[in-house]
Formats: sequence, C-alpha cells, structure tokens
Amino acid sequence: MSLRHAILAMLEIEKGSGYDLVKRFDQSVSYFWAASYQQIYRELQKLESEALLESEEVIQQGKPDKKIYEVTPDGISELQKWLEKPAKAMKIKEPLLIKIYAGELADKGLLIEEISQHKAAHAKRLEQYQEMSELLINLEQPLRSKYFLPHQTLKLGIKIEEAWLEWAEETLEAMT
Amino acid sequence: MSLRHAILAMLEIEKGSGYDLVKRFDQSVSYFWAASYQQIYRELQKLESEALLESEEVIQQGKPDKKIYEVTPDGISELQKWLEKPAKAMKIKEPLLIKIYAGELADKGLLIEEISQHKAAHAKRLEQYQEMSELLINLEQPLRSKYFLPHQTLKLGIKIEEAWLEWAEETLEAMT
DNA sequence: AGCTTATATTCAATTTTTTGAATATGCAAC
DNA sequence: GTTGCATATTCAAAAAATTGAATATAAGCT
Repeated sequence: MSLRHAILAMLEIEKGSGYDLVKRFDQSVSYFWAASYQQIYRELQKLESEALLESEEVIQQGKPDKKIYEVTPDGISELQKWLEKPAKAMKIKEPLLIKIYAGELADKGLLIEEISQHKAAHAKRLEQYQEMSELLINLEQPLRSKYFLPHQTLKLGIKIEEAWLEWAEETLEAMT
Repeated sequence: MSLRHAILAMLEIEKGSGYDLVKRFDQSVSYFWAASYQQIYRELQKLESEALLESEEVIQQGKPDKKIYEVTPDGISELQKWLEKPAKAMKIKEPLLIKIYAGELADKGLLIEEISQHKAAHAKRLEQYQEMSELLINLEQPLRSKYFLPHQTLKLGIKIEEAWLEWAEETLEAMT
C-alpha cells in the first residue's frame, strides 16, 4: 500500500526516471523497503494516471530515451495525507533465518557457506551505506538540512548492517 | 513461498495448533518472518492436504477444541529439499522509515510521537526476546543442543532490536 | 559477427498477501 | 446480564507482489 508513498517521497526529494528510482531504492532504501523494478514502473504509471506524478520525455544520445517523473501538488497532498496517519506495522521476510532456524536438518557445511556469503553481502552493503553517509555529511547547507531525515534513515541502515555482521561472525564461530 | 517452510521448521521442533504457531511467530520469529493468523491457518490446511502435516483433534475443557499439527516424514523431506537450495533475498517493508524519509513534509510533533511509540515497542520486544533467550540458555542437554540454532536466530533479533533502540534515541535527540 | 553489460521500459499470468467478516467456548469483571 | 478478553478456527474478495518474457539502444570485448 505504501510503495506509492515511498516513490512520492523519493521523487519529491529529487525527480528522476524509473531506472533512477530502481537504483536509488537499492542504494539507500533497500533495508527498509524492498521493491522490484516491475513494481516501481507499474506504480509510476499508476501514479501518473492519477495525476500524482507528471512525466517529461527526455531524448538522450548514446542511451535509450527516458521519462523523468516529478511529483505534482496533488502528489504532495497525497503524501502529506498519508503522513498524518499512523504507520502500519513492519513486515519482514528473511528466508536465510528460517534456514538457520531449521538448520539441524540441513547440511552444516552448506549452511556455513551460505552464512559466509550473506556476511560478505552485508559487509558490502555496509560499505555502500557508509559511502552514502559520507556524501551526506559533507553536503553544504541548505542541502544538508534537506537530507537530514533521509540521512537519519541511512544511519539505521548502518546500525542494522553492523548488527548483522557482528552476528554473522559470532554465529560462524559458534558453528565451527 | 517459504511461509510453509517456516511452519514446517517450527512444527518440526515442536508440534502445536494454529493458535500456538501464531503466538510462536510473534514471540520468536517476528523480526525475520511476518505472518498473519489467516495466512498461517490457510497454510496449515494446505500443508495437511499435501500430507506434509498431520493433525489430531484435541478435545479441551474450558476452552474450544483444537487441532494439533505434526510434521510427517514427507514434510521433513520437503523441508530438507528446500534447505539445500540457496535462500532467496530478504524482503522488508517498514512504513515508518518511509515516513521519516519524507518527514520534512510531516508534522514534526506527530513524527516525534510516532518514533517514541516505536521506540517503546522495540524496547518491549527486546525484553521479550531477552527473556526467551534466558530460557534457552538455561535449558539442560539435549534440549540446549536442539535449540542452539533457533537461539542463534534469536540473538540476531536481540542485536537488531538494540540497534533500533539506540537509533531511536539518537534520532529523537537530533530532532529536538 | 556475436556476446555481454548498462541503460531504459512494458506487459501479463500466477501466486501471495491483505483486509474484513464470521463463528464458537468460557472466564472474569462491572 | 453483558461487555470484554483469551482461546481457537475458517472463508473469501480485493489488492499487491512475483515471475518470466519481451523490446530497444549502444558501448565494449573477443
């Protein structure tokens, strides 16, 4: 229900194409909102059909053309209306943890291997977030103010990735 | 796709009714797998129709009767087969973080209020997990071994709740 | 010339989730 | 005596997500 609001929030901060958004989701929002590219493109169309977004076709050379989406005043209203209502509960699905939970029935070597891979993935993600955080720290005013809250969300991402890394290390140690 | 495997894993460790499972999800698995009671009951029926679970009706006094579900050998096989395949990527949806991301457009007081509430919820959850962890630490062998991996997953839950709490405190401070 | 990678977007069948309603027992509190 | 809570489960419409296929431009590599 609030993929639309995530999209509106991101485009409100900075307009962009579907392709841009997919990357932005991955780079700075993926630890609190998962969305596939199909989902994002579909929702962009829907939001435009409801006049919450407007698009402008941009002709490019050397690359396919693209559509830049921008939030309309109606889009801002919709987002603000949503912001007034209490947020719904978090939903999470992490199949790896189910595997660990049921791990007695699994091949221990495979499990260790998979945890190691996840550990590496979380380490990489942590680095990504830390880089992004550096960028935000070094912004000049008024951009720094504008990005204060997005930056705050990123800090949670960093803390959670750190928790994961710590845990993966301890778990691998305890399993060997 | 792997709600079924979460259910099989939990029932494999200890059989129980749909109602029990709902509570177990909430108490020890909710930070890595969200499932509503409707989803759980539906999946139990489906798993039984596929002979991956068997149920026994238990007549109770003072309470409504219940169905105790138990994993069949086919259920174990299914779970083991699933355990061999690499786990799918985590999916998460945390609307509160979208609100914070878009918080410039929100009422600051409301936002602070909501973060405080979430902080309290995470604190409560942390306590719950810590209590559960105490129970698991104090188990005698061979139960302690049996619960080693589930306990390990709980430890991640604890770390993540701690990260949340820390972050909520810092964020509230930064916002005032 | 053919292969891969990055950019950029669309469609649609199937599966899963969400939301809301319904039913039923029995205890405790007001 | 009825209101609310804990126990216990089922059904189904509507909304959303997943999976898989398709299309197109152009750069770089073998």
